Amino acid sequence: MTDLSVLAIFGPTASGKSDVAEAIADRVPATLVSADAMQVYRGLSVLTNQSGRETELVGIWNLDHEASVAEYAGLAHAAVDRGLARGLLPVVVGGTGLYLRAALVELELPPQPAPGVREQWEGEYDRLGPDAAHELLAERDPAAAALVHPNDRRRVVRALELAETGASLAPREGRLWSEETRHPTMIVGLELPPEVLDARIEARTRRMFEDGVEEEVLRALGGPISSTARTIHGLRDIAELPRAEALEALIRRTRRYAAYQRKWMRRIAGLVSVPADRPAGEVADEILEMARAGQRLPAGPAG
RNA sequence: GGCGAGGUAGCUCAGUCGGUAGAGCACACGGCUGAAAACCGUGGUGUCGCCGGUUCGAUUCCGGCCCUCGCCA
Repeated sequence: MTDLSVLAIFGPTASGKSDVAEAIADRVPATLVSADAMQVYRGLSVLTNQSGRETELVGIWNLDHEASVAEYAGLAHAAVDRGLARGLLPVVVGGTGLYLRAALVELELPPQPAPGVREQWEGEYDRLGPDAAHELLAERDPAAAALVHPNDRRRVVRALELAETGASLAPREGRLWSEETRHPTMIVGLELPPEVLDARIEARTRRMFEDGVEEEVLRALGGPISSTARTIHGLRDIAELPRAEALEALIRRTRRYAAYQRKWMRRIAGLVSVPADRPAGEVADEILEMARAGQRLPAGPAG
């Protein structure tokens, strides 16, 4: 037997995470939980690559909903615990590094800003300029100031709004991925040769257009849309560019995103790489074999 | 065939009154604690079309050639 109770599958976009997760669910009693900051939205299933299979935390919010890791984390913890209570293996399938982490550990995020406070500090930042705003932060919260670059408007503003309430952007202890997971967890990273991944991304993006992304995007843009949903790759390209250029732009964006996810793979403590350039069933078998062997790496700090 | 414009980084282009060159995008690497498909930082990757001439020195000036685009035949 093994002490493993949660399985997490990470990897770049188009690496076949969903297929592998579904193959695992075909083999053992499992519940699939998505860790993807964009698949949480309803109404762009083609553009955000939502699979047909029943997966928790996919399509849960309307496009006008402002997303936040903290809200996602609460829902993810509940979904994982619900699965465990029913005797199922929770399989957390992630594309978004921060969301995967949020699903697996306690984040202890500092509080949300009071209404209007963020806008006020954004105004201050713009009025003072990056350097003066950063100096102001250094006076109020030196530890936080040491962590953020003056040009990082988003984080300087966030640190200032927290300092005002007596909280701090600087973590009390530890850094990303250094804390224990909530449950014994095996984290698997799917690995593919770059050329194979590139080819898959291109093929999948072409298929999106055949599957009607353009109509889907126009429909989505017809209604209210939050600032977080607005950043979904391809939304603007498809709305503003001729088809051929939009296709090209979306392929390029998706490749860049895959590189960003590969960065996350390197940084996730205890992640076990598994070659994934083969049928999903084979990958699933290998992962389950590793899980049965109790080959779980500690969830502590990275080696 | 004639006239005109042009050939510089992976792409689009700037520049050097002669001292071997730099922006944006792309790419690579790093950071990230309630926006993460977001945000921020660092890095220039090059037969300056080819051959010759002038010169201490040519990507730059001169001559020839090749190629691309446009207009006219």
